[in-house]
Amino acid sequence: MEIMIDIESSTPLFTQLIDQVKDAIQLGELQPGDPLPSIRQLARDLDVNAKTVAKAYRLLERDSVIQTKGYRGTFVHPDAKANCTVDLKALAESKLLETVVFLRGAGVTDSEIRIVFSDVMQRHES
Amino acid sequence: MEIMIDIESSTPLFTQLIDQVKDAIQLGELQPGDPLPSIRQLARDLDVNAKTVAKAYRLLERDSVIQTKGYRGTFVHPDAKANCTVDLKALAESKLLETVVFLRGAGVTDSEIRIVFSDVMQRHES
DNA sequence: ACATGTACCATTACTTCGACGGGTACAACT
DNA sequence: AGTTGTACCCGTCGAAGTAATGGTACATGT
Repeated sequence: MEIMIDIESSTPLFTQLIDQVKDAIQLGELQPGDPLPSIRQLARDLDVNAKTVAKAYRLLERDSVIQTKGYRGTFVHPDAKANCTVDLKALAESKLLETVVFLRGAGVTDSEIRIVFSDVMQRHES
Repeated sequence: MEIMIDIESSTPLFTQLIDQVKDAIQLGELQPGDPLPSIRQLARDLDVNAKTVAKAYRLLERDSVIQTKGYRGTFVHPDAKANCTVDLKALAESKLLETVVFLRGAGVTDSEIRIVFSDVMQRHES
């Protein structure tokens, strides 16, 4: 498979990686069980830091799109295709938008919403 | 009434103003119907920009703590005392926390939550 | 004339925060 | 020895957001 990265893009590198892998799976270029390049290998090929690739892989595994088998490498998840369409992002967007609209309606300023949001994310660390 | 500003403080000037007015009301130094100094007047006294005072007054009026009567000046709201305790910030915090906890439970990363949040605030401008 | 609140244009300096990279280390396996 | 995924700390760098300031203008009143 071929993965291309746009350094100039404003979208984070790890997000681009995630999208590329998902696209490849949905296009059939990657089949369940297929091996993925190792973190370090892919990092070298794309000339990015291994940490960035690791982050993308970690998130992909969380969504059950890929599977890491420790020292044996990383592979496409058996149910990858189905799990690709599960869009946590869309869920997050609708929920957040709902909350933001409600707060705005209550008269809360965007500035205040941002401040309180940062506060919540920082103080209530998971 | 006496309002004092601490230039050295890290808390924003307009926030200090808001807090001072609310405190004065809750202490009874300011009674409902009492007139407040005009924006320009208070700005001169405290040696700050009029816009800063205007911002504080705007937020105080949004919370129904004060009332502006156009050219006639600004006065303490009839229900000021009750509305001082109404905390929009607390409402925002509980609502946002609720949403964040839900999303985290669904498996969404803090990083993703932040990204989507910024997206929502930027794209759905009020 | 002079004051009121409000609205718009704008810039400057500051802070906060996230993405990314560099390095290093570990245990497990070929 | 070499590679796998994973974990940690710390630094840098750039973007985004914010506070505060300045000026000007308006309609509406005293």
